[in-house]
Amino acid sequence: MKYHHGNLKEELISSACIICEANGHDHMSLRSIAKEANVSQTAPYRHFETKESLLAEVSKRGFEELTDRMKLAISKGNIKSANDKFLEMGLAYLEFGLEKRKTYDLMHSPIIDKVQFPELLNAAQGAFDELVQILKELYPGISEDALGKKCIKFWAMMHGLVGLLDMKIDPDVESNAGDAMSIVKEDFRSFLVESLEI
Amino acid sequence: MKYHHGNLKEELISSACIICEANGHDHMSLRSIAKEANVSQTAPYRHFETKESLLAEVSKRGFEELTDRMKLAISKGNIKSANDKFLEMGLAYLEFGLEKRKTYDLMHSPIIDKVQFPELLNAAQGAFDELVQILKELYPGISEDALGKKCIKFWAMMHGLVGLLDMKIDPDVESNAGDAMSIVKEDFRSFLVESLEI
DNA sequence: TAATAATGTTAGCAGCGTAAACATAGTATA
DNA sequence: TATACTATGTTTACGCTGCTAACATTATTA
Repeated sequence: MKYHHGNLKEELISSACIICEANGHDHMSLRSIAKEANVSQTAPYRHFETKESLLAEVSKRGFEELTDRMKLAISKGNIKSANDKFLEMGLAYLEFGLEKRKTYDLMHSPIIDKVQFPELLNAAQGAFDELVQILKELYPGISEDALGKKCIKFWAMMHGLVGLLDMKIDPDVESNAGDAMSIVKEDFRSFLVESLEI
Repeated sequence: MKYHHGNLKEELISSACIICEANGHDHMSLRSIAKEANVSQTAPYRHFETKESLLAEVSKRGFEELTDRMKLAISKGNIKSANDKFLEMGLAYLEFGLEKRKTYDLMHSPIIDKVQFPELLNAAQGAFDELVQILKELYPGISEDALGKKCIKFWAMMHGLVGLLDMKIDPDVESNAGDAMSIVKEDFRSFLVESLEI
């Protein structure tokens, strides 16, 4: 057993990502992560000032994956129109939110002050920019002001949807949205189509 | 100093509501609340099985206040049309979300399993029902299925908006939304009007 | 090769949620 | 009214947490 781990920072982060998605960020302790890496309880502090900064890293990776998924969704060969791109992107967003629900929660949790972590802010901005880009395509010649409003509107809808689909406030709504991902997808498609007034 | 407090449960709850809105639910400890009520650290356990159940009560009161505000918004004397009612209700929702942001976060936090607290679930349902009611008025003769989708859509939009307006992901968007409540209100009104396709 | 920086460990603090055992007071019943 | 019971408080203690300080080891650089 060598004294220096060699790749501790990376291992801590990926461990944190896994535990976070498995247990939720509020049931994740630095100590347990350190233990899993066969390292002392305080070793993480050589790489992260606080627990929050490790969580910020996890959150950042979440936004990066989300951005990747959104990019991938609109780059499929068979997709041509801006409408289709928008729909696919929306689906990718929803899929990410539901598949990685606990990570998604962390990404939007107020316990991390994004202003304190510029790289995290940047990653979040990256995902947002994807939406901006596609909406520009969808509404060519749109004014900056109107574009801003449309962005808020659709981002809010998608973000709100992810939240609602898990909250299951209304039993009827729940059965509408369904629990199987395929049903959710179908509903989301028609939901977006209606919102686009296509 | 008498042994029995007399009104401890109520005092704990209202204390919790205040601390939760001031510090956020993740920076709220049972012990500090007990201390504030001049009572031993474990006294709260005579009234709440766990910390979570106290937070559930705080959350429930949040939903009750939200419901009250929504009801109040549509019962103003000068408001007649379903359109206006819907707009006022949306504004009331947004106002609540921004004014009581930390409580709003708790209400939507995954740390509380609503299924375990039927009264909380009920309170949340109450707020949702207000939206259902107004949308029924807005779209008379609408099918149950279409109504369900509209409910999801608008609830998601409002919920997502509250989140976005605080996240401030995009500097431009932020300046669009504004920081002064009055600007937010004006933007939200036009935002909803556009969404309603009025 | 020697100084320095990076990265580990050990020990320990104060705060947390919560359980168990016990104390006191209010209430119902004989 | 005396007595049992229940509700509501306290004390003590356990294990876990984030984090700090002091020290040890290894890697890097002058």
